[in-house]
Amino acid sequence: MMKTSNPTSRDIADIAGVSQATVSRALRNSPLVREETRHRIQAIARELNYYVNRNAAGLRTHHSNTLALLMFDDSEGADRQMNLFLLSMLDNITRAAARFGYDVLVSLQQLHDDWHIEYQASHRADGLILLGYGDYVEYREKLAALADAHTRFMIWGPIVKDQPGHSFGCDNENGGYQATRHLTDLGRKRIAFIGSTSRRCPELAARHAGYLRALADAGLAANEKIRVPANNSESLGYRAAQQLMESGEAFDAIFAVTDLVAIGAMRALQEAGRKIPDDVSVVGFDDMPLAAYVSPALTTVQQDAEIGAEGLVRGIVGLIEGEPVESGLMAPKLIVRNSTA
Amino acid sequence: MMKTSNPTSRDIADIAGVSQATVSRALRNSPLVREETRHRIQAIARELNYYVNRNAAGLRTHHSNTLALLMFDDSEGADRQMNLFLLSMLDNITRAAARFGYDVLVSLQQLHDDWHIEYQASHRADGLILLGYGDYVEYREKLAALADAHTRFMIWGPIVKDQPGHSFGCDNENGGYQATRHLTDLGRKRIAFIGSTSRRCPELAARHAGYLRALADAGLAANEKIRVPANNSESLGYRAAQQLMESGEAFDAIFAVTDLVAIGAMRALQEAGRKIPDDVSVVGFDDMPLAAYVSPALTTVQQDAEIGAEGLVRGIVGLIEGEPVESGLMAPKLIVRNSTA
DNA sequence: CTGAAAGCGCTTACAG
DNA sequence: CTGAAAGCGCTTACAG
Repeated sequence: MMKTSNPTSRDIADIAGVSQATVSRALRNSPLVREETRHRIQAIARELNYYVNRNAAGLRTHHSNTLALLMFDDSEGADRQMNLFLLSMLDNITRAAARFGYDVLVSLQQLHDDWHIEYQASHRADGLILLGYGDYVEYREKLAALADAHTRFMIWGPIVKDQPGHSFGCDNENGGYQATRHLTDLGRKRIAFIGSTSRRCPELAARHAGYLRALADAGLAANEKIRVPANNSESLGYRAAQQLMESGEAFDAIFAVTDLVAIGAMRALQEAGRKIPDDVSVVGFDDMPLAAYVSPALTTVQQDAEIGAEGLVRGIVGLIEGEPVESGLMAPKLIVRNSTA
Repeated sequence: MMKTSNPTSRDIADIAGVSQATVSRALRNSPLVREETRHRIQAIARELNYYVNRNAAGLRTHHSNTLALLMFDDSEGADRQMNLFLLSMLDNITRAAARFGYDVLVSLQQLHDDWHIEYQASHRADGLILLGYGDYVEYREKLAALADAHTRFMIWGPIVKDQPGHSFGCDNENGGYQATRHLTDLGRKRIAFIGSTSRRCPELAARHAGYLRALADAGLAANEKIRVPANNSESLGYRAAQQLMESGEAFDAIFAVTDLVAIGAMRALQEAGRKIPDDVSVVGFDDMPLAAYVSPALTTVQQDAEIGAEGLVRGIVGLIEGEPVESGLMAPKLIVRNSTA
């Protein structure tokens, strides 16, 4: 007489000749249960391929041991490449969460969407991680609503004054500084900046701020004529570099706000016969896989996704477990390659 | 007197002056509830920010409305790039699952691991999707164990005879054929093959089989001297192309088993002064983002992650809902760029 | 060290 | 169209 449905703790109790409560304790390794009993129960559970019903356990304990990862991605088409870093974050977040004993539920959304933030309210997750590039300032209300609902969440991004919740991110200002400082150390004097500096993209604006600080440190004046805005795409980088050349303004280096922009700019420079790095040194930002393979290989600023993921997961687990949590930043790292050699 | 904890269906019932059962029905849009009552209850739920406790609902219904995505990735270091396609699959699987009303739980594993396949037994997921490259033949026992436990799962990959469970994948043989046929159509006669043909990599072996069929169709004999094995990495592609040149054997085209291998091979060819595509035409496989940006841009075979994801999700949802499900294959698509122009 | 009992918050036959 | 009731499978105070 075989049971076809999954075994329950009661089935195990019957076989072991103990109460269901004792089975529950034994499976959770409670020291209250005599060691021999515990081992016997665990052996039976293994043999029956028993696994605790997470719905039942979660209903009792109000814990799901699950994190919800909300990925915001507003990019489209060719710009989809930008996802690479975020996808690498996902990978590392999942691994870090596993170390802390949490599963990860993934949800892809757009910032202007409704956000599906009921994960915690519906007890599907114990906390949220918000991952994406973009301007949370515009979405402060939504963050505030999250906080009002006592939702635990960590935001990937900069530390923004008065922003509800906790965050962990990359020190983009420092990264912009390192990139530009590398160029001034090489003796470059006319360093162009290609990229958006809008406050809608706080990450990118911070990179520009670092650029300005490095120029100042080197005693160089920022020249607005060699700053060209560009959003994160290869084609916009290409166009921006063309504009730069057409302007007639001299420049001997470019700091591009992302690798994609840098790669587009390099293509324009090479088509125009400018030698990289001899005539123009180029630095990007991101260290996407592509960066090492373009020719010349691109010097860039790397954000370590493993450290970023660890920071976010440690933060949200701390919030869940009621420990004090501080927002944090990690330092990015300059990777020197041939585009500035 | 405010309640601080989350509202329950009973709270709503009290406010609405109905029974808790009626609340439950109204929230599930049951036609049994009078329309006016339904609207009133739903309005209260919205106002209270009420969301059904998924643990409680799942405990009752035995459905989690969640899919577990097990990603197997044994690659490391520089080869991590190979993940791009799999990560793109993840992205598309999540979107497809959302369309079907399912959440996605992500778990990263290694094939030689223990696999954490208790997702269904623990009622955390209603079914699994297994995603990765690699040889499931070696893991047939694990698949059989899954099937024995009545676990519902879909495997990303080829249709393998006698393999337990259902699968959906790319027709790699067809892709290898298209790539090679493109080269023979261009009049190339000495088409080298770079890549593993081991049965440990059934996907890659199928590409080689397609290569052989296209040669046969063109009346060309396969020349073993211009077949060089290489696993999926840029550096191995580089070395393989060097070997090919050192062999002294003539060749006017290369079909590389993946884009990474092709890109490495192109680097070796260019360093040796061979012109692409004039001296040697090169075709890859994958259409990784990189492929469009290397120079010359790489002709390659594209697997559409959106179609793949849809196939997997449709399959697993069918299995969950007890519908008949067949394994399937999707046709890849040749993308012609300058490396064969 | 163990058991009997309550209860987590739903869904759904059953009865009206 | 609605309600009273049972029960999904756990965890954990309480009592011994």
